[in-house]
Amino acid sequence: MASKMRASGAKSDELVIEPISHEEIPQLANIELLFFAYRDFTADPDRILHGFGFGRAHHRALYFVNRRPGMTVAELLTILGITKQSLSRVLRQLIEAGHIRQVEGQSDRRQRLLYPTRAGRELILELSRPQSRRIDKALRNSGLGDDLIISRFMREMINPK
Amino acid sequence: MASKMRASGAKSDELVIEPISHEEIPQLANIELLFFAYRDFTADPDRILHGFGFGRAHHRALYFVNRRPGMTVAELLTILGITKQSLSRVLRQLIEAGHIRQVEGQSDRRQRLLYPTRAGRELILELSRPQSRRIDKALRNSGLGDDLIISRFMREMINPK
DNA sequence: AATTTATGTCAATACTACTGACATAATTTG
DNA sequence: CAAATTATGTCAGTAGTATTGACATAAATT
Repeated sequence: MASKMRASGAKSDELVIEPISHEEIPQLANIELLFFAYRDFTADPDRILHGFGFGRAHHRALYFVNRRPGMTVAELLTILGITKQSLSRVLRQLIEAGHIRQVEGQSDRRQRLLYPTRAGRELILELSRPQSRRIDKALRNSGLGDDLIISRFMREMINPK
Repeated sequence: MASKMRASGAKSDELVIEPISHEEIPQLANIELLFFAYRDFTADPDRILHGFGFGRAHHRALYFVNRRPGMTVAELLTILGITKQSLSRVLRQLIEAGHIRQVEGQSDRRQRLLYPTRAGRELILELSRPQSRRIDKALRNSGLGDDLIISRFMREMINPK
């Protein structure tokens, strides 16, 4: 009985010597590749941001404001999926640094529409450049050219809605 | 002269109304897709981890110990790319929770070789399952099956060495 | 015997997030 | 119009993950 438990691995404090295998975890290699790919993908802008005293949160906020100039604070909160308390410091710093400006809504004067300044536009272009280049190069080196295979795959990785 | 500056966008505090374009940022769509894909990819294990009082750092540490049982603390630090002070709390908690155990090195008794317990193995399998399923499903739905296209692309996204 | 290595700890700091409570102004609703 | 709701913002407290710097111990190497 004791040996049966041992054989079936019932003892949860027992050491495991064998590495995880592709049998136990399908797509093991791809899980790992995605981890490292995303890590290196974000490392380039992270370095640039650090020089401005900014972090990744500033990048994301600035990105979406450049993506859709004139969006409201509420829209930005929704797309970032964070609370307004979390956004507040980041947004304040981006405004103080002159990368974003708030404009009172014309139809609804409670709204503070978010616009990038010329400086904010230039910063997001600088942050995006190494990411564009990395993807471009990876597409070329893996023989995909300007195929949409990767785009289709990544769209399928994202939760519906 | 002033109008020339305005036309060329020299005033860095000037508002920008136009969204960023694919002309300014090649691979714009793919940059965004990768952001959302990775976000959803990590959200599933994050939920499970939260139930254990763990975070993403615990996931990464536990993953690599399961990937290579018997690795040293120094090796884990290198692969995670963090400082030992950062790892210490995470590692202590994983050990206290009974997911990892340290074994004195046989050849070098200074080393504390890291092994997953049966419980630690089961946890990493549970965390990896939704990630496997997501990749599997995305490969199928994008018509890639078990092609290695994605693996090749992601390998090219990673920094050499 | 002296130095280096592997590991660990203490303290202070930073960034990004969270919850809860509250405030103000503007819009909408009854 | 008065009351309720909405959009935004702030204050306070907490958590998780990271950092740097300093120091400690035991074991291995020189």
